[in-house]
Amino acid sequence: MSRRAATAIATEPRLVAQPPQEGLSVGHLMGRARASLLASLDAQLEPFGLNGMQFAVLKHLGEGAARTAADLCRFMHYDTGAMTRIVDRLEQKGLLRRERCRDDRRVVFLRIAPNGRAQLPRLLAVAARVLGAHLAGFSHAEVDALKRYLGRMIDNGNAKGENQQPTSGSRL
Amino acid sequence: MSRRAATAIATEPRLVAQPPQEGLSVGHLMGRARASLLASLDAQLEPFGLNGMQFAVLKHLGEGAARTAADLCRFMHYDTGAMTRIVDRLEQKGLLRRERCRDDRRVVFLRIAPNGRAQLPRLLAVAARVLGAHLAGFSHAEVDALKRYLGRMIDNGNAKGENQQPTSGSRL
DNA sequence: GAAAAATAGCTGCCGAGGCAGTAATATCTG
DNA sequence: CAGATATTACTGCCTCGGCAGCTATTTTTC
Repeated sequence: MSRRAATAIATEPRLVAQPPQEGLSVGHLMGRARASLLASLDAQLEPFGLNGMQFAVLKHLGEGAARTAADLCRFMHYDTGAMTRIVDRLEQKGLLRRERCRDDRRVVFLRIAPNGRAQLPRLLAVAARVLGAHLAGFSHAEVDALKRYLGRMIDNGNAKGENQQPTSGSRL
Repeated sequence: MSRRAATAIATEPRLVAQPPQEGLSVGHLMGRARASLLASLDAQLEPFGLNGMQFAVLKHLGEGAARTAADLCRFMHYDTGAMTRIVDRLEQKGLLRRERCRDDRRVVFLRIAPNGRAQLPRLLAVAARVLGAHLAGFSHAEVDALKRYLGRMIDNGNAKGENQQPTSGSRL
């Protein structure tokens, strides 16, 4: 009594329906590639008790690319509220310290703690491995081309998209 | 921590010896490009009372690319719980209807409603415009190259990343 | 110098996605 | 056929990012 009609349709993996136009497949592919990268990074960072964002913050602080939460938010295009919470976590873990600036009492400097600095090389190696795995088979020129394409899309979005924000043009 | 890492890394074409400033910039750029695309799409779709995901579901149903929620989830790599909620919204708006399958009573077919089908051309035009704006200045070959790069990254992630899932390889 | 605007950091709230667990149904296995 | 397994859809729960609002402080403007 089990009709196969429905299941045949349901399990048919080939739904060849991309003749008219690709639709948003570029966006779809970007989403999936990014998700895969992020999932791998989170999985590989899990033994260290960190996730991708926490690692990124630690990395920027360790490299001196940013000194405050506001710096990090501008640099990473990240929400300030979320950043506060990430810094909370990293401080709880003893990987960084908050230190109020004496010249401008609004500012809180973020200093990577010795503990964090000691772990940084390992974390960077993990991140490099994850990125390398996803870029396996890419030539240097191809990676470069990919970056330029993405950069152009971002610039296009900043220029034409109605996402007009006071975030001065392209930075990366 | 040098030899072991080095040999492990050496198994695949290596090129990650980038200066510290680069780091995960590919991931960063993908995140920003995707966010820009999504924000534009959401903004342009807002007058229709839809967001990007809702539109995507409607689009796939309208094109016959999927007939059930499970199909949509497989095709879009989306969570089933989230899909249920999106379908709820679209049904509330009268853009699609749920219809229980009689052959397999687990299945609920999703049928785009006349109202939804009528709006679809406009929605597709909006999406095409948003994508086109972000790809302004791209040649066809460049768009193609970008898609291939992203596809390769996804394949690499499925192959090597510890994200091993029964989601059969590349589909797009 | 005082009011106004800007900036830094923080908190509460909300929406959305991922995950686990559930009920109903279907399929596979012995 | 009976039990184990799988699948579909759905539901809470959790986490996280975005947003609005707040305080404290600094800078700008008049």
